[in-house]
Amino acid sequence: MSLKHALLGLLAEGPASGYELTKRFELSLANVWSAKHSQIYPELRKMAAEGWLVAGEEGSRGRKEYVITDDGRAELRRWLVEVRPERAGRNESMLRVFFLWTLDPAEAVAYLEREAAAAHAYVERLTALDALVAWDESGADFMGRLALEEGLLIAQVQAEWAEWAAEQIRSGRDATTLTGRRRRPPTKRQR
Amino acid sequence: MSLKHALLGLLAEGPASGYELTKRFELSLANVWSAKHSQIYPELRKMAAEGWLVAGEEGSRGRKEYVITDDGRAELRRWLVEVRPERAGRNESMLRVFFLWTLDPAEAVAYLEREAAAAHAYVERLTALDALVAWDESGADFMGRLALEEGLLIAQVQAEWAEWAAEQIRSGRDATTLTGRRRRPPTKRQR
DNA sequence: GTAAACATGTAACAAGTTACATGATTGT
DNA sequence: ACAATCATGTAACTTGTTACATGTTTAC
Repeated sequence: MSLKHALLGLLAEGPASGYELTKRFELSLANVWSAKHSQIYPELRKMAAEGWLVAGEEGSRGRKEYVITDDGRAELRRWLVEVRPERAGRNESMLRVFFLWTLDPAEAVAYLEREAAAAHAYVERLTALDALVAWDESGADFMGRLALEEGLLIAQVQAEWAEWAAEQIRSGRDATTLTGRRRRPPTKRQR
Repeated sequence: MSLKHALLGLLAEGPASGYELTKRFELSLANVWSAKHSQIYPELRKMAAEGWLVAGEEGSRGRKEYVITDDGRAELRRWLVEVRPERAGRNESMLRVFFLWTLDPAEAVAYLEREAAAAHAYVERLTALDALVAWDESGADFMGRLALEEGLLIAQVQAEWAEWAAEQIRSGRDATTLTGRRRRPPTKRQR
Protein backbone atom coordinates (compact mmCIF):
# COMPACT_ATOMS: atom_id res chain seq x y z
CA MET A 1 0.00 0.00 0.00
CA SER A 2 2.94 2.33 0.54
CA LEU A 3 4.22 2.19 -3.01
CA LYS A 4 1.51 4.56 -4.20
CA HIS A 5 2.43 7.04 -1.49
CA ALA A 6 6.15 6.72 -2.07
CA LEU A 7 5.50 7.58 -5.71
CA LEU A 8 3.29 10.51 -4.70
CA GLY A 9 6.03 11.72 -2.39
CA LEU A 10 8.65 11.58 -5.11
CA LEU A 11 6.37 13.26 -7.61
CA ALA A 12 5.63 16.02 -5.10
CA GLU A 13 9.19 17.20 -5.76
CA GLY A 14 8.47 17.53 -9.43
CA PRO A 15 7.28 15.65 -12.51
CA ALA A 16 9.14 12.50 -13.41
CA SER A 17 8.95 9.45 -15.63
CA GLY A 18 8.63 5.87 -14.45
CA TYR A 19 12.24 5.36 -15.38
CA GLU A 20 13.41 8.25 -13.22
CA LEU A 21 11.27 7.11 -10.32
CA THR A 22 12.80 3.65 -10.60
CA LYS A 23 16.24 5.24 -10.29
CA ARG A 24 15.13 7.18 -7.23
CA PHE A 25 14.15 3.93 -5.57
CA GLU A 26 17.56 2.46 -6.38
CA LEU A 27 19.45 5.48 -5.14
CA SER A 28 18.05 7.66 -2.37
CA LEU A 29 15.22 5.38 -1.23
CA ALA A 30 16.99 2.02 -1.51
CA ASN A 31 17.47 1.79 2.25
CA VAL A 32 13.86 2.33 3.24
CA TRP A 33 11.76 1.07 0.34
CA SER A 34 12.27 -0.68 -2.94
CA ALA A 35 10.35 -1.14 -6.15
CA LYS A 36 11.18 -2.48 -9.56
CA HIS A 37 10.16 -0.83 -12.80
CA SER A 38 7.81 -3.73 -13.47
CA GLN A 39 5.81 -2.71 -10.44
CA ILE A 40 6.15 1.03 -10.91
CA TYR A 41 4.86 1.37 -14.47
CA PRO A 42 1.49 -0.33 -13.90
CA GLU A 43 1.13 1.46 -10.57
CA LEU A 44 1.56 4.88 -12.17
CA ARG A 45 -1.21 4.07 -14.63
CA LYS A 46 -3.51 3.02 -11.78
CA MET A 47 -2.71 6.24 -9.94
CA ALA A 48 -3.43 8.29 -13.04
CA ALA A 49 -6.75 6.44 -13.37
CA GLU A 50 -7.54 7.45 -9.78
CA GLY A 51 -6.81 11.06 -10.62
CA TRP A 52 -3.72 11.42 -8.44
CA LEU A 53 -1.47 11.99 -11.45
CA VAL A 54 -1.74 13.15 -15.01
CA ALA A 55 0.43 11.80 -17.80
CA GLY A 56 2.11 14.49 -19.83
CA GLU A 57 3.33 14.42 -23.39
CA GLU A 58 5.45 11.57 -24.62
CA GLY A 59 9.04 12.72 -24.90
CA SER A 60 11.91 11.25 -26.80
CA ARG A 61 12.45 7.49 -26.61
CA GLY A 62 8.83 7.09 -25.54
CA ARG A 63 9.43 8.86 -22.25
CA LYS A 64 6.17 9.46 -20.36
CA GLU A 65 6.18 12.11 -17.67
CA TYR A 66 3.75 12.13 -14.79
CA VAL A 67 2.65 15.19 -12.87
CA ILE A 68 1.02 15.05 -9.44
CA THR A 69 -2.47 16.57 -9.21
CA ASP A 70 -4.09 18.41 -6.31
CA ASP A 71 -5.94 15.20 -5.51
CA GLY A 72 -2.59 13.44 -5.45
CA ARG A 73 -1.13 16.00 -3.05
CA ALA A 74 -4.21 15.74 -0.86
CA GLU A 75 -3.88 11.97 -0.75
CA LEU A 76 -0.19 12.21 0.17
CA ARG A 77 -1.02 14.62 2.95
CA ARG A 78 -3.86 12.42 4.19
CA TRP A 79 -1.52 9.45 4.30
CA LEU A 80 1.15 11.37 6.21
CA VAL A 81 -1.05 12.95 8.82
CA GLU A 82 -3.96 10.54 9.18
CA VAL A 83 -2.77 7.04 8.41
CA ARG A 84 -0.97 5.39 11.30
CA PRO A 85 2.45 4.18 10.13
CA GLU A 86 2.88 0.43 9.92
CA ARG A 87 5.76 -0.02 12.32
CA ALA A 88 5.95 -3.83 12.32
CA GLY A 89 8.57 -4.34 9.69
CA ARG A 90 10.34 -7.46 8.57
CA ASN A 91 14.01 -7.65 9.36
CA GLU A 92 15.75 -10.76 8.13
CA SER A 93 19.02 -9.98 9.88
CA MET A 94 17.28 -9.70 13.22
CA LEU A 95 15.22 -12.79 12.54
CA ARG A 96 18.38 -14.81 12.05
CA VAL A 97 19.68 -13.81 15.46
CA PHE A 98 16.90 -15.82 17.09
CA PHE A 99 18.21 -18.94 15.44
CA LEU A 100 21.95 -18.51 15.93
CA TRP A 101 21.80 -20.80 18.94
CA THR A 102 21.43 -23.71 16.50
CA LEU A 103 24.96 -23.04 15.22
CA ASP A 104 28.32 -23.75 16.81
CA PRO A 105 29.43 -20.72 18.85
CA ALA A 106 32.25 -20.05 16.41
CA GLU A 107 29.81 -19.95 13.50
CA ALA A 108 27.46 -17.66 15.40
CA VAL A 109 30.35 -15.34 16.17
CA ALA A 110 31.38 -15.36 12.51
CA TYR A 111 27.83 -14.44 11.53
CA LEU A 112 27.73 -11.53 13.96
CA GLU A 113 31.12 -10.31 12.81
CA ARG A 114 29.89 -10.29 9.23
CA GLU A 115 26.87 -8.31 10.39
CA ALA A 116 29.12 -5.82 12.18
CA ALA A 117 31.25 -5.46 9.07
CA ALA A 118 28.16 -4.95 6.92
CA ALA A 119 26.90 -2.27 9.30
CA HIS A 120 30.27 -0.51 9.23
CA ALA A 121 30.32 -0.64 5.45
CA TYR A 122 26.83 0.84 5.41
CA VAL A 123 27.91 3.67 7.70
CA GLU A 124 30.67 4.43 5.25
CA ARG A 125 28.34 4.31 2.27
CA LEU A 126 26.00 6.77 3.95
CA THR A 127 28.85 9.04 4.98
CA ALA A 128 30.15 9.05 1.42
CA LEU A 129 26.65 9.73 0.13
CA ASP A 130 26.30 12.67 2.49
CA ALA A 131 29.52 14.16 1.19
CA LEU A 132 28.64 13.41 -2.43
CA VAL A 133 25.13 14.81 -2.58
CA ALA A 134 24.84 18.42 -3.56
CA TRP A 135 22.35 19.22 -0.80
CA ASP A 136 20.40 22.33 -1.51
CA GLU A 137 18.28 24.29 0.89
CA SER A 138 14.99 22.78 -0.20
CA GLY A 139 12.69 21.14 2.29
CA ALA A 140 13.18 17.83 0.51
CA ASP A 141 16.93 17.96 1.03
CA PHE A 142 16.53 19.13 4.60
CA MET A 143 14.45 16.03 5.30
CA GLY A 144 16.79 13.90 3.26
CA ARG A 145 19.61 14.86 5.61
CA LEU A 146 17.49 14.08 8.66
CA ALA A 147 16.65 10.68 7.19
CA LEU A 148 20.29 10.03 6.40
CA GLU A 149 21.16 10.90 9.97
CA GLU A 150 18.65 8.35 11.21
CA GLY A 151 20.07 5.64 8.99
CA LEU A 152 23.56 6.49 10.19
CA LEU A 153 22.60 6.28 13.85
CA ILE A 154 20.85 2.97 13.43
CA ALA A 155 23.71 1.46 11.43
CA GLN A 156 26.13 2.57 14.13
CA VAL A 157 24.22 0.93 16.96
CA GLN A 158 23.77 -2.18 14.87
CA ALA A 159 27.52 -2.42 14.39
CA GLU A 160 28.14 -1.85 18.09
CA TRP A 161 25.48 -4.34 19.06
CA ALA A 162 26.83 -7.04 16.74
CA GLU A 163 30.33 -6.62 18.14
CA TRP A 164 29.02 -6.72 21.67
CA ALA A 165 26.88 -9.78 20.93
CA ALA A 166 29.82 -11.61 19.36
CA GLU A 167 31.83 -10.89 22.49
CA GLN A 168 29.01 -12.21 24.67
CA ILE A 169 29.12 -15.48 22.82
CA ARG A 170 32.90 -15.70 22.84
CA SER A 171 33.10 -15.16 26.57
CA GLY A 172 29.89 -16.79 27.66
CA ARG A 173 30.17 -20.24 26.25
CA ASP A 174 31.51 -23.55 27.33
CA ALA A 175 32.78 -26.09 24.85
CA THR A 176 29.66 -26.54 22.75
CA THR A 177 26.69 -24.73 24.18
CA LEU A 178 25.75 -21.11 24.31
CA THR A 179 24.93 -20.46 27.91
CA GLY A 180 25.99 -17.67 30.11
CA ARG A 181 25.25 -14.57 31.98
CA ARG A 182 24.06 -11.35 30.68
CA ARG A 183 25.89 -8.13 30.27
CA ARG A 184 24.56 -4.81 29.22
CA PRO A 185 25.32 -3.68 25.71
CA PRO A 186 27.04 -0.37 25.14
CA THR A 187 24.46 2.31 25.67
CA LYS A 188 26.37 5.40 24.71
CA ARG A 189 27.24 6.31 21.21
CA GLN A 190 29.54 9.10 20.27
CA ARG A 191 29.33 10.98 17.07
CA MET B 1 11.51 -16.95 1.26
CA SER B 2 12.35 -16.44 4.91
CA LEU B 3 9.09 -17.79 6.23
CA LYS B 4 10.21 -21.37 5.65
CA HIS B 5 13.41 -20.68 7.58
CA ALA B 6 11.66 -18.86 10.37
CA LEU B 7 9.45 -21.92 10.79
CA LEU B 8 12.47 -24.23 10.70
CA GLY B 9 14.13 -22.08 13.36
CA LEU B 10 11.11 -22.20 15.63
CA LEU B 11 10.72 -25.95 15.13
CA ALA B 12 14.40 -26.45 15.94
CA GLU B 13 13.45 -25.62 19.52
CA GLY B 14 10.92 -28.42 19.59
CA PRO B 15 7.86 -29.83 17.85
CA ALA B 16 4.91 -27.51 17.47
CA SER B 17 1.57 -27.15 15.73
CA GLY B 18 0.68 -24.52 13.17
CA TYR B 19 -1.42 -22.82 15.79
CA GLU B 20 1.47 -22.62 18.23
CA LEU B 21 3.81 -21.33 15.54
CA THR B 22 1.27 -18.64 14.68
CA LYS B 23 1.31 -17.55 18.32
CA ARG B 24 5.10 -17.43 18.29
CA PHE B 25 4.99 -15.04 15.37
CA GLU B 26 2.54 -12.85 17.23
CA LEU B 27 4.55 -12.83 20.42
CA SER B 28 8.33 -13.22 20.34
CA LEU B 29 8.86 -12.70 16.61
CA ALA B 30 6.31 -9.94 16.01
CA ASN B 31 9.00 -7.27 15.85
CA VAL B 32 11.16 -8.93 13.23
CA TRP B 33 8.84 -11.06 11.12
CA SER B 34 5.15 -11.74 10.81
CA ALA B 35 2.97 -14.43 9.36
CA LYS B 36 -0.71 -15.30 9.58
CA HIS B 37 -2.06 -18.77 10.12
CA SER B 38 -3.45 -18.73 6.57
CA GLN B 39 0.11 -18.60 5.28
CA ILE B 40 1.64 -20.89 7.89
CA TYR B 41 -0.60 -23.94 7.47
CA PRO B 42 -0.03 -24.39 3.73
CA GLU B 43 3.67 -23.62 4.17
CA LEU B 44 4.10 -26.37 6.75
CA ARG B 45 2.60 -28.87 4.35
CA LYS B 46 4.97 -27.78 1.58
CA MET B 47 7.89 -28.11 3.96
CA ALA B 48 6.76 -31.58 4.99
CA ALA B 49 6.53 -32.49 1.30
CA GLU B 50 10.13 -31.33 0.90
CA GLY B 51 11.19 -33.57 3.75
CA TRP B 52 12.14 -30.81 6.16
CA LEU B 53 9.39 -31.74 8.61
CA VAL B 54 7.29 -34.72 9.50
CA ALA B 55 3.72 -34.44 10.70
CA GLY B 56 3.04 -36.35 13.89
CA GLU B 57 -0.19 -37.83 15.17
CA GLU B 58 -3.32 -35.73 15.26
CA GLY B 59 -4.01 -34.62 18.80
CA SER B 60 -7.21 -33.34 20.33
CA ARG B 61 -9.21 -30.71 18.41
CA GLY B 62 -7.45 -31.81 15.23
CA ARG B 63 -4.09 -30.53 16.44
CA LYS B 64 -1.29 -31.50 14.05
CA GLU B 65 2.23 -31.45 15.39
CA TYR B 66 5.24 -31.03 13.16
CA VAL B 67 8.75 -32.26 13.94
CA ILE B 68 11.87 -30.98 12.21
CA THR B 69 13.93 -33.60 10.36
CA ASP B 70 17.69 -33.80 9.88
CA ASP B 71 17.17 -32.44 6.39
CA GLY B 72 15.26 -29.55 7.93
CA ARG B 73 18.08 -28.82 10.36
CA ALA B 74 20.60 -29.00 7.55
CA GLU B 75 18.56 -26.52 5.53
CA LEU B 76 18.29 -24.14 8.48
CA ARG B 77 22.04 -24.31 8.98
CA ARG B 78 22.71 -23.80 5.27
CA TRP B 79 20.49 -20.74 5.29
CA LEU B 80 22.20 -19.27 8.35
CA VAL B 81 25.79 -19.80 7.27
CA GLU B 82 25.65 -19.75 3.47
CA VAL B 83 22.81 -17.50 2.39
CA ARG B 84 23.65 -13.82 2.49
CA PRO B 85 21.05 -11.98 4.57
CA GLU B 86 18.74 -9.67 2.68
CA ARG B 87 19.53 -6.40 4.41
CA ALA B 88 17.42 -4.07 2.26
CA GLY B 89 14.29 -3.91 4.34
CA ARG B 90 11.22 -1.81 3.97
CA ASN B 91 10.64 0.75 6.68
CA GLU B 92 7.48 2.77 6.30
CA SER B 93 8.29 5.14 9.17
CA MET B 94 11.60 6.06 7.59
CA LEU B 95 10.03 6.37 4.17
CA ARG B 96 7.60 8.94 5.49
CA VAL B 97 10.43 11.11 6.74
CA PHE B 98 11.49 11.78 3.16
CA PHE B 99 8.12 13.33 2.48
CA LEU B 100 7.63 15.37 5.64
CA TRP B 101 8.83 18.46 3.78
CA THR B 102 5.45 18.49 2.02
CA LEU B 103 3.74 19.22 5.35
CA ASP B 104 3.64 22.40 7.37
CA PRO B 105 6.52 22.44 9.86
CA ALA B 106 4.10 22.09 12.77
CA GLU B 107 2.60 18.98 11.23
CA ALA B 108 6.01 17.50 10.54
CA VAL B 109 7.01 18.15 14.15
CA ALA B 110 3.81 16.50 15.34
CA TYR B 111 4.58 13.48 13.20
CA LEU B 112 8.08 13.16 14.64
CA GLU B 113 6.80 13.57 18.16
CA ARG B 114 4.34 10.76 17.60
CA GLU B 115 7.23 8.67 16.30
CA ALA B 116 9.29 9.47 19.38
CA ALA B 117 6.38 8.53 21.63
CA ALA B 118 5.91 5.26 19.73
CA ALA B 119 9.60 4.44 20.10
CA HIS B 120 9.47 5.17 23.83
CA ALA B 121 6.40 2.98 24.19
CA TYR B 122 8.19 0.23 22.33
CA VAL B 123 11.19 0.50 24.65
CA GLU B 124 8.82 0.06 27.55
CA ARG B 125 7.09 -2.90 25.94
CA LEU B 126 10.44 -4.61 25.42
CA THR B 127 11.63 -3.80 28.92
CA ALA B 128 8.42 -5.24 30.33
CA LEU B 129 8.82 -8.31 28.12
CA ASP B 130 12.36 -8.79 29.35
CA ALA B 131 11.18 -8.74 32.96
CA LEU B 132 8.21 -10.96 32.20
CA VAL B 133 9.89 -13.75 30.28
CA ALA B 134 11.16 -16.62 32.36
CA TRP B 135 14.50 -16.75 30.56
CA ASP B 136 16.21 -20.04 31.03
CA GLU B 137 19.81 -20.87 30.27
CA SER B 138 19.10 -22.41 26.88
CA GLY B 139 20.87 -21.19 23.79
CA ALA B 140 17.56 -20.07 22.36
CA ASP B 141 16.91 -17.83 25.36
CA PHE B 142 20.46 -16.56 25.33
CA MET B 143 19.97 -15.43 21.73
CA GLY B 144 16.50 -14.17 22.51
CA ARG B 145 18.01 -11.81 25.07
CA LEU B 146 20.65 -10.63 22.60
CA ALA B 147 17.93 -9.96 20.03
CA LEU B 148 15.88 -8.10 22.61
CA GLU B 149 18.86 -5.90 23.44
CA GLU B 150 19.24 -5.09 19.77
CA GLY B 151 15.60 -4.09 19.51
CA LEU B 152 15.94 -2.00 22.65
CA LEU B 153 19.02 -0.14 21.39
CA ILE B 154 17.46 0.59 18.03
CA ALA B 155 14.22 1.81 19.59
CA GLN B 156 16.21 4.06 21.89
CA VAL B 157 18.15 5.73 19.08
CA GLN B 158 14.97 6.07 17.07
CA ALA B 159 13.36 7.93 19.95
CA GLU B 160 16.41 10.13 20.37
CA TRP B 161 16.62 10.78 16.66
CA ALA B 162 12.94 11.69 16.35
CA GLU B 163 13.24 14.18 19.21
CA TRP B 164 16.36 15.67 17.71
CA ALA B 165 14.79 15.87 14.25
CA ALA B 166 11.69 17.59 15.63
CA GLU B 167 13.97 20.12 17.29
CA GLN B 168 15.83 20.67 14.03
CA ILE B 169 12.60 21.56 12.33
CA ARG B 170 11.42 23.77 15.17
CA SER B 171 14.64 25.75 15.27
CA GLY B 172 15.44 25.64 11.58
CA ARG B 173 12.10 26.91 10.41
CA ASP B 174 13.23 30.33 9.36
CA ALA B 175 16.79 29.42 8.53
CA THR B 176 16.13 26.46 6.28
CA THR B 177 13.14 27.50 4.24
CA LEU B 178 11.09 24.49 5.11
CA THR B 179 8.10 26.74 4.60
CA GLY B 180 7.46 28.61 1.45
CA ARG B 181 9.53 26.35 -0.73
CA ARG B 182 7.23 23.38 -0.48
CA ARG B 183 6.04 23.77 -4.01
CA ARG B 184 9.27 24.68 -5.63
CA PRO B 185 9.41 24.14 -9.38
CA PRO B 186 10.84 20.93 -10.77
CA THR B 187 14.60 21.05 -10.75
CA LYS B 188 17.15 18.67 -12.11
CA ARG B 189 17.23 15.46 -10.23
CA GLN B 190 19.38 12.47 -10.98
CA ARG B 191 22.74 12.11 -9.47
C1' DG C 1 -25.36 -23.10 27.92
C1' DT C 2 -22.27 -20.11 26.16
C1' DA C 3 -18.17 -17.52 25.56
C1' DA C 4 -13.37 -17.86 24.98
C1' DA C 5 -9.65 -20.11 23.37
C1' DC C 6 -8.03 -23.91 20.66
C1' DA C 7 -7.29 -25.58 16.06
C1' DT C 8 -7.34 -25.92 11.04
C1' DG C 9 -8.38 -24.87 6.66
C1' DT C 10 -9.67 -22.38 1.76
C1' DA C 11 -10.51 -18.52 -1.59
C1' DA C 12 -9.86 -14.12 -3.36
C1' DC C 13 -7.02 -10.60 -3.66
C1' DA C 14 -2.91 -7.41 -3.29
C1' DA C 15 1.93 -6.76 -3.42
C1' DG C 16 6.34 -7.83 -5.02
C1' DT C 17 10.06 -10.39 -7.88
C1' DT C 18 12.08 -12.46 -11.93
C1' DA C 19 12.30 -13.12 -16.52
C1' DC C 20 11.20 -11.99 -21.01
C1' DA C 21 10.79 -8.56 -24.73
C1' DT C 22 11.40 -4.40 -27.48
C1' DG C 23 13.05 -0.24 -29.31
C1' DA C 24 15.48 4.70 -29.26
C1' DT C 25 19.38 7.69 -28.44
C1' DT C 26 24.03 8.92 -27.12
C1' DG C 27 28.87 8.48 -26.92
C1' DT C 28 33.06 6.32 -28.61
C1' DA D 1 29.52 -0.33 -35.63
C1' DC D 2 28.95 -1.15 -30.99
C1' DA D 3 28.04 -0.62 -26.22
C1' DA D 4 25.80 1.79 -22.75
C1' DT D 5 22.02 3.94 -21.19
C1' DC D 6 17.44 5.49 -21.71
C1' DA D 7 12.76 4.01 -21.73
C1' DT D 8 8.67 1.12 -21.42
C1' DG D 9 6.12 -2.77 -21.11
C1' DT D 10 4.03 -7.86 -20.13
C1' DA D 11 3.75 -12.66 -18.12
C1' DA D 12 4.53 -15.97 -14.76
C1' DC D 13 5.33 -16.67 -10.32
C1' DT D 14 5.90 -16.07 -5.22
C1' DT D 15 4.67 -13.99 -1.07
C1' DG D 16 1.54 -12.00 2.04
C1' DT D 17 -3.23 -10.25 3.65
C1' DT D 18 -8.19 -10.37 4.41
C1' DA D 19 -12.20 -12.69 4.65
C1' DC D 20 -14.80 -16.67 4.94
C1' DA D 21 -15.76 -21.15 7.05
C1' DT D 22 -15.86 -24.91 10.42
C1' DG D 23 -15.49 -27.76 14.41
C1' DT D 24 -13.56 -28.88 19.47
C1' DT D 25 -12.50 -28.27 24.28
C1' DT D 26 -12.26 -25.67 28.54
C1' DA D 27 -13.89 -22.61 32.05
C1' DC D 28 -17.57 -20.20 34.10
